Amino acid sequence: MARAVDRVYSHLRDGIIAGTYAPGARLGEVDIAELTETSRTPVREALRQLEMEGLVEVVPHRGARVYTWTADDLEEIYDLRMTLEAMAAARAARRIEEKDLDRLSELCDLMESSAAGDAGQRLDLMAQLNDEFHAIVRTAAASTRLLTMLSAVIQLPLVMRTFHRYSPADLSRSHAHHRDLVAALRSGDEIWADSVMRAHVRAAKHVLLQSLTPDEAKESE
Amino acid sequence: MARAVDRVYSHLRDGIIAGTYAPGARLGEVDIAELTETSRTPVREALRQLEMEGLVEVVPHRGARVYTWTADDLEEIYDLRMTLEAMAAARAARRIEEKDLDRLSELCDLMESSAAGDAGQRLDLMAQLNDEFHAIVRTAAASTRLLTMLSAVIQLPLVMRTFHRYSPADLSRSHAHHRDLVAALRSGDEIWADSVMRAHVRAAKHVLLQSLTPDEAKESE
DNA sequence: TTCGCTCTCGTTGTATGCAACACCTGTGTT
DNA sequence: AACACAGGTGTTGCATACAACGAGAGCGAA
Repeated sequence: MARAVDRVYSHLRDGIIAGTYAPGARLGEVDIAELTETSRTPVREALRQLEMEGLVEVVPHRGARVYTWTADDLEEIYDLRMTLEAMAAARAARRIEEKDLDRLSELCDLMESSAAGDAGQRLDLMAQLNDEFHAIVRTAAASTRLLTMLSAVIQLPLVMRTFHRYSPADLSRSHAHHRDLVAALRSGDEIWADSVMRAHVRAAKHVLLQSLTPDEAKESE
Repeated sequence: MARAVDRVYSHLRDGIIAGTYAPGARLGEVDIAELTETSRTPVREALRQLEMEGLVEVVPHRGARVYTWTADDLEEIYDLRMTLEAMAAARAARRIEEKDLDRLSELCDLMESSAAGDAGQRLDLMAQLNDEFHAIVRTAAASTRLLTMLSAVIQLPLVMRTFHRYSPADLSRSHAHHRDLVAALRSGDEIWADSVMRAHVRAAKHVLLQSLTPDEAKESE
């Protein structure tokens, strides 16, 4: 993390996910350069990278803004995510190692036990555990390109804090999916893993859609 | 194309696909800047963009090289390509318009008639027609993200000039797939389109694998 | 001879200066 | 009063200067 580009990149990415930089917010190069105590050069490079990942939108000569998702984007992204995560799960079923499987089980335990109270902090913890869970699966797929592509479609759930929209029923269903997935991976059954993951992502999509307020939904115009 | 970044980007991309910049070739920033009559700044931006698309590999403090594919990459890429192109075809089946379908039929005619002689130029023409055919399908899918992702996995076939490896039998099978796909799209049957495209890409993968000389194959190390 | 160290050179990474473009404001005209 | 045009201002796009890191050559010691 010695390089200035990486510092700026992390600053912006974290800021966007945390909501510090709200959707539509202007990202002036000089402002960010001052905030991160660098110059415009690394800022420009970070912005272009974020553009590729779909978090930022930059119009020539008019600068960069935080990307604002539309309802169509949401459909598109969840379709892609379902396909790609399922593919990753299938690949992982053939390659994942014992210790990763153990960690996945452990994460299931942790998530289920932390679901008891539903205070905001507990959800944050669960979101974090959930991220680790899925990161392990994606990494076990052992495909750099697939990983890159996935990173472009998992930004939206992060930004939208989808986990905070889960009802207790949604959560327990999600936990069941996780258990299923571990079983599928442990058995090395690609098709099982693929199917479970498809169901898991598709369910997530519906939770998000149902939780959208009319106000948020109309962003599709 | 007024912007310097775009000029540099096109120069490099064209050069890599044409083989002017061979796999593994070093891409010094100053050299390219002089060749394209710009400065290092736009060159750096273009290089980073090409890195994201998988055509270039850049190691911090050590510069950029043209990416060299391995056999594993090939597997990975064709898997991804099959999945993504199939998804695009399925989406296209619901959205494609009459005039695009007509153009697709026309392209089928052109490709089949130009297959008669198999001189190198004919293959170039066919490759071009084939590109247009698939570009229409991908565009009809109407998903910017999907398009972006696809662009990352269709570079390899371009660089490897896969079309030049097709035997007459391979070509006629490919033409049959194209006809099938048009029929599937015209009928609006997503699953049919999806299946045909999967078969088409999978067949392409095997043509490429079989045509690889031991020398090329050992790039996997 | 071979291993290891150092110094130099070339390259990339960062900062800054200059040019070009876009937006906004103010003034003039209809 | 409303529109059009011109100028100003602030931003991005590009060029260049400086700093920092890595690779390789050359020298010395084991």
